[in-house]
Amino acid sequence: MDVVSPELNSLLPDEIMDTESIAMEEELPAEHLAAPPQSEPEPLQVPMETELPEIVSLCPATTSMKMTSTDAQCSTSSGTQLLLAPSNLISGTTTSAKTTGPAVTQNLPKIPSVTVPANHQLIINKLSGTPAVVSKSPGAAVLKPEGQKLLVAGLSKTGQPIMLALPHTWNKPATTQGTGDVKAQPTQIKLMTTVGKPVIAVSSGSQLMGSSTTLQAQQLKTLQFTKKAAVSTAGPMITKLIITKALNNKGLSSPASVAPVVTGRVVTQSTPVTPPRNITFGETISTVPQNTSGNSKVAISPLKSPSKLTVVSVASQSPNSPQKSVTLPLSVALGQQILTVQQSAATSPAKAGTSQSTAQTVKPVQTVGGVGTSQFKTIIPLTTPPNVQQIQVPGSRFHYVRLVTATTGSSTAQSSGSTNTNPSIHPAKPVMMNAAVRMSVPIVSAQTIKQVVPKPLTSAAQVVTTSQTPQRLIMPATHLPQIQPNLTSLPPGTVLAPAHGSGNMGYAVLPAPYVTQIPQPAFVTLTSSSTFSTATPIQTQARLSLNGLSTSEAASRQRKPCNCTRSQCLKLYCDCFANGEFCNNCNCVNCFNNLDHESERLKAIKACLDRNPVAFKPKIGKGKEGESDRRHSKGCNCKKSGCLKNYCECYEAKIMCSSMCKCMGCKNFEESPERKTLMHLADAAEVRVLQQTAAKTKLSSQISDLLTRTTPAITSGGGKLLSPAGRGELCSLTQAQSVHASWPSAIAGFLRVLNS
DNA sequence: GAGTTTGAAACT
DNA sequence: CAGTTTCAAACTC
Repeated sequence: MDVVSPELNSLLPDEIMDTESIAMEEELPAEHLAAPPQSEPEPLQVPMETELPEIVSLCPATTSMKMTSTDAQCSTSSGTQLLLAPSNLISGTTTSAKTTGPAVTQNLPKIPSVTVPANHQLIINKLSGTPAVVSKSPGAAVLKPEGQKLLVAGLSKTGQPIMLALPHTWNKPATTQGTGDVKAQPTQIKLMTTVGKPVIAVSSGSQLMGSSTTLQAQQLKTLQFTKKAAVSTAGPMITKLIITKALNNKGLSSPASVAPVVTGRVVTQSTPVTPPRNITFGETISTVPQNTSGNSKVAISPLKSPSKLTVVSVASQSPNSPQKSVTLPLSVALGQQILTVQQSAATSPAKAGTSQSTAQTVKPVQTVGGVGTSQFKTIIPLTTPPNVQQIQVPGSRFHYVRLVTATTGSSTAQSSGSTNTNPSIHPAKPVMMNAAVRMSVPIVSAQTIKQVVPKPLTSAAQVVTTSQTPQRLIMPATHLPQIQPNLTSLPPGTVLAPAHGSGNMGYAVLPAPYVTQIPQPAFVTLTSSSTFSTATPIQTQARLSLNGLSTSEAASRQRKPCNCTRSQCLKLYCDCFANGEFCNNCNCVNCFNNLDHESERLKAIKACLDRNPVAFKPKIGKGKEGESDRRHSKGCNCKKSGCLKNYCECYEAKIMCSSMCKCMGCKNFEESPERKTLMHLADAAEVRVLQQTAAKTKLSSQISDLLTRTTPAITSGGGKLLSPAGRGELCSLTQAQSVHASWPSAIAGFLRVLNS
């Protein structure tokens, strides 16, 4: 199954401008860039408050890029394409590009108007360590409205096109092309170079302000160059490109992190030779490393946008073949669906340094916010291993990884030899990439990918091997046919690996843990290569924690260890197994739920599926309109607990029992006084916990501060120099913790009273 | 921490 | 499908 249907692919522009030229511009002195190459009136920087939609074309007018007159997009040889469909909700986008005039480049003659609100700024950040977002080689970033979408296409040296698609709701200003107004509307694009990676940040509104502030604080260099491009149908367009270079990389992780959730899917594919790219759309900052030669397209649909998801096929294409993007209906309640498909060559070095910005190192997480809305399989790129894709299966909260064999189409992007000191952007060469993505299926939910400490793989089938960190899929491809038919029922994290020599046809089913067990470097690459900060604070926090901790640690902390003794952790009794995860840091005995017992595990999975085809599907389905509609798929069968204890799966899931349940003496219904009381107690306990946590944090900081100030004394005094106040807080904390610990028993006592 | 209770999963 | 057994988590002491 293809991620993007041919029809959808046809929608994508055939050509994408190469952004390398932009990169060159970055390095140029700011004043250098500031001067518009041409005598045309210098475009004004678009005020943030302006709502004029603008089309930004980074494609140099002089470039020889092939461009179809009808196709607004510029294609690059092997670029990454980023499609962004910003919504008003994307506060994080600071797209500054604004065109006050008919800002359509030659390449975008038919672009009617750009609906990008003036207050949105597109920020492209480049980390110094990594290839510039805009490479020196001729390249171009193009913001163009496609239909009602604004597409920003950029190519790095490696030829990764970047496209941004704006939501239909963004109406281009009347002043845009077609009007032929003498006054051209300048479009501004901020390219920020940070120490780490190239980043494209799209934020909107106030967040833009915040990001700007951050940048200023960081002593960003701002390079502005105005490019004048003749619009076939409209008057001259002036595009103003601002490239800012941050002296430090803090900007990336800066406050911008407040950015709103970006909904969309990201499909990235890197060519074998190209280094993994990092794409992050975060609430605060989105980064898209464009240096990678592979093609990557990212589609982000704004929350407020008409629930549309833009899916871009990564498939390589013949030079003339147009790249295609499709906008699909997407429910984005919470927002964010990210479809990421990345294919990187084994030789492509995983890029470290992703940790520079925590936001960027977020593990690729796919969250299908929508409840009951159409959902799609999420494909998460495995950075290092070529042809490895993680797939979110519909109805399954598990992650699947599929290895895809990329077609042999030449994808190497070539940087044009032309050197540009001129702000003008050079056209990128046509990209030839073969699409490796085949699956686009609605999914119920997505889960974050956990990384587990890799275990040595002994299986004969080694699917993926990367130069830096070999990744191996353990399952024999031959086992796949048995399970694959029921893909949706596969256990979480099942990995689909192509059989040797079978190209894309073979699949191996592996548990999610296999994915997570990919060596750390690979994980880093993965996260860095394509990360979207899906905007929810929780997710952001999760990412941060991941950054702070080893992935294995983070994963292990997310789940309670099992204590299985007799099931070998190969039955659904085991929560780890039931969740499609490998046991990690568990207390189980004789555990077979690991890579050392692949065959047994597979058999067990198959047996479970034989008994229950949906055994690995989440029991708690998502309701139509939020949690209130969540219900247990099977219902509980409680008899003695009154469905008010965690024995009850409904209660445990914090949902009410439904008609599906066959419970006796159920008290877990809306009007149940017992339930209400219990909920109140639980809420109170939760609040208490939060307060205590906050207090603990505060105390810790105080202690730390105190230690810092009293280091000498502490060294000699054995750390007993806490001030009375400090000791008092510690005492209070201890007491609070004690109280907290007593809550469960208190609630239990209350329940006993109720029951009596 | 040991023992009990509970209900889902597995089995017949 | 119903009844029974197994199992591990939840719970109690």
